[in-house]
Amino acid sequence: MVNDLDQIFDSIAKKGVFKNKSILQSNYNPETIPHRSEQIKQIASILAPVLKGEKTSNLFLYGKTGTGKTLSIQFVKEELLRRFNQTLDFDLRIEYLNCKLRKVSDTEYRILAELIKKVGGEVPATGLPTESVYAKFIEIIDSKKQILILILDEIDQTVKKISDGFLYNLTRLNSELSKTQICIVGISNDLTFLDEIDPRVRSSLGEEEIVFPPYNALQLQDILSKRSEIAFNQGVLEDGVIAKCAAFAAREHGDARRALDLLRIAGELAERDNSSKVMLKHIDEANNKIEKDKILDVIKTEPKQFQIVLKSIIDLNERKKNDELIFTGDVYNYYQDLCPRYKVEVLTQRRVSDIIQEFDMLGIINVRVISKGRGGRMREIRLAISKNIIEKAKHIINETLN
DNA sequence: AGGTATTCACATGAAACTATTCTCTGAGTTAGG
DNA sequence: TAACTCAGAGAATAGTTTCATGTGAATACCTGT
Repeated sequence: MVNDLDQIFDSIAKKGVFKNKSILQSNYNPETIPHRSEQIKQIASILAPVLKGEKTSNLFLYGKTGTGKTLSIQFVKEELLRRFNQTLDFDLRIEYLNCKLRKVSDTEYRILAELIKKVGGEVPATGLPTESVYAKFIEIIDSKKQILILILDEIDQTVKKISDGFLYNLTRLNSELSKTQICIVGISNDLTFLDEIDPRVRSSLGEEEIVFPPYNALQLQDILSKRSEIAFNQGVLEDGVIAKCAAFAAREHGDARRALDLLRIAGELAERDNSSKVMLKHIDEANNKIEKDKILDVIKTEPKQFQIVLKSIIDLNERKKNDELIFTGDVYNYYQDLCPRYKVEVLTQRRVSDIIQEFDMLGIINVRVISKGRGGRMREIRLAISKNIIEKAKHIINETLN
């Protein structure tokens, strides 16, 4: 009896192509990080003095998405904590904060609130002056002797929204602390980030900089094959699958995360096909699916006004004859007619202009500012998504607008 | 013909406004001693 | 008198609106040849 069950379970387990899918998920932390030993060594040597209770230089990590920045710093963090000697007369704290998370992003206040939460305090979501939140942060941190390393991931996003005064405040925090010392580790996707901020901040924040270059196709292949060995059952990958994944991702500035996503989704698609192998065509399908899901998800979460503007663009796009382009004015006029139909307030042209620009940033449309001489100056708009995605998008929009 | 000046239809920026959420404070109210 | 309630003052944020200024090039207008 037990054997029978075993057989059933085994056959289920064997049926899929995955041995352990979580290996390919982005939150998985591998125990080794290939092709990043150089950077890890650098980080470690810069941060090492904290083990003796000395303040280290502030550190700044650059690199595009999926180049292993977060992974590397997390790795060093764990190692430092492991090696830290508890018997010393000070404490070591390393806090990691991703500034881009929805609940955190956007404001100085929220980042501080989140930091306070991490170090064991509590702060209301709103209603307090920012000053007092700072005071509280200092109070908590300075309650005992310790060294605090703050890892701020993707700060470029935040600083772009708020001013760089926030960073300035942070770097100056040390002078208000008596027992505790703070080291800041900034992580940025934008390589030009430090150039755009206040020189005072730059000099104190960028004392040490480490650049993470993109992975090339060979390195990606290496990473992928290492992970796929434990993630997939043996022999389910068709020849060249890994190479193709790597090539796709290498084209997108060497994003390892994307490569892994691609591989995982290709595997899922293969399972759905009841295919016993992951084939090359699954990679292509996965690539399309990722793109599509991303865009549709963005559209779905966009507020009503945005959707109406997008609907205007889509409708106008269908209506036009080939090679006719859409301009801001057209969209706004059409949008104005559309609003009453859905019982929505008409926004100003100024605002719609911004909305159009935001769609451009999201990659849903392509936009170019052109001047038609006496005919004025406006944006030339074209949809950047394929026909079948447009159909789905229309469906989604109709649903939310009812 | 060649050079300025205008002009269109927006783009782009900054500031101000609005609604909403949440805290904090202190006056007024209540209930128990 | 201590505990409780509740309105009003402030803070912060998101999403706009208002006001002001900027822009590229087709077109209108000169100018001297």
